[in-house]
Order: sequence, then structure tokens, then C-alpha cells
Amino acid sequence: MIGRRITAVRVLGLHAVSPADFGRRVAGRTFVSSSRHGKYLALHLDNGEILMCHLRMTGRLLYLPPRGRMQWPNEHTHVVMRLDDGGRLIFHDTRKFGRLWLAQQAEFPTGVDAIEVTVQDLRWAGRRAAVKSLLMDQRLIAGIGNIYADESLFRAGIDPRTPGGALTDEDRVRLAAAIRDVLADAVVNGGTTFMDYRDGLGREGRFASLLNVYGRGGEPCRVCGRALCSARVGGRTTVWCGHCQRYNQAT
DNA sequence: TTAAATTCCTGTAAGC
DNA sequence: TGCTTACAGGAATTTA
Repeated sequence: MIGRRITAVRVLGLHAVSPADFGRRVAGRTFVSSSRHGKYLALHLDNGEILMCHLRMTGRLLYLPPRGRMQWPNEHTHVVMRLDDGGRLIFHDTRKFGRLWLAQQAEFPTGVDAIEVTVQDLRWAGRRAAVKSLLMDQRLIAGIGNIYADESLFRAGIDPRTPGGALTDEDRVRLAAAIRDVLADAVVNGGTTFMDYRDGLGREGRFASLLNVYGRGGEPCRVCGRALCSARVGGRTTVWCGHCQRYNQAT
């Protein structure tokens, strides 16, 4: 998108954007750069304003080349931005959880970006909440959702229900490395398409076939063969191996 | 201060 | 086969 000018904007789903004059403020602007922190995306415009975006569950920012297929836009397309190359950038979201908004400065969560998380970022002395809940708190670490929380904890050999304050130094070393490795692998594979995810060109991710635990409750552990456990932890469906992942209850 | 529960939304799958 | 119901989840908000 960098260097492309937005020639016209159509806002179809009003609640997907804010403020109300979104279209007027974006039309005529040019994308000058982009940045990202965790799951938040910032598209910097040439007037200094920033188009912020969070795709949440089913959101997609799709680039449609000129004379593309006519399947777009459809009833789940909320914003259409016509570009000076004849293509279009559309914001599409079936479940309407995603958001586009304008900001004067990038509005990123406070947590360290998960891709570069360190052992020091996992110091949670006194915290009794499950380590999985802390991993998904974007104020602590930005970028980990349900899939990568479960996968990281599996690779680190830590039971997701373990209180954050009960992690040992060795746990933190393994967990920090596991998070970085899982995310790096997922990025290399274009992300995880379990159901809805598509990239900016509409392509599915290839990481789903490499998942060890997420979505595999009751199925055999790929390491020890025992049936994987499944329960709600921190309000989220959570899958782990009761044999390969240790539960340290002491705080 | 921290932790847990609730809310939004629609497609999908399970259950009868 | 067709209908109803439960479930999935990121993060803001509310409640405990």
C-alpha cells in the first residue's frame, strides 16, 4: 500500500469505523508507511493521521487488483477504499469484531511485542492468574491469542493453568524461547487458518497443519500419544497434554 | 490491584 | 431432512 493514494472511500458498515467523518478524512490521502505492534496495525497517512486497524477474529484487509473477480465487495464488506492504481483496499469482517479507526498517534497496547519477548517480560511474582491468561493480556505481552498461547505453552512444557507467579526461572527461559519460536514458525508459514483467516491477498495460512494442541482436544499428543486435555482456562477453550506439560501449583 | 464474567456477532456444527 | 441450540473468540467493559 505504501505510496498508493486513496481516491475514494465508501463506508458500508458504520460501526466498523470511527469517527463518523472517516471517509472524508481518508479520501485523497496517501499511505506513507506502516507499523505494527502485536495484533494492531498502523497505516500512516501523508497528513500525519494514522489509520489504525485490528482484525480481531474474522477481519480481513484485502487488496483487490484492478479488474479482479466480482465476488467482492459483499454483504460482509464494511469499507472500500479505491486506490490510484485502480485497485481497491477493502475491510471485510464476517463477525464484525474488527475495527478501523483514525488516530493522531499510533494507538498500540503497552505490552512488549511477542515476537521479541524476553525472560524479563515473564516475571509475574505474586500473580495467581493462570499463565495462559497472562500470556493473552495485551498490556503485558502484545500479540499472543488463544492459538499461540496454547502452542507456546506446549512447546515450553508448561500446564496452561499454572499460576503466573509459580513459574520457575527455567520455565521462563523455555517459555520465552517457545513464544518466539512458535510465532516465527507461524509467520514463515503465512499464519494459521483454522477457519476464517486470510492474508492481504486472500491466501490461507499453512500453520494449522503444524498445530500440536490447539483444536485437538481428545486427540493423541504428537509427542507421547496420550489423549490431549481440554478445558476452559481464562474464559478460553484450552488444550494441553497432561503428561508433557507440567503443572506447578506452588507460588 | 487483580481476577473473573459479560458483551459484541455470525457461521458452523452438533443434537434432536 | 430440517430445525434449534451451543459454540468459537479479542479486547473493552463491568462486576466481584
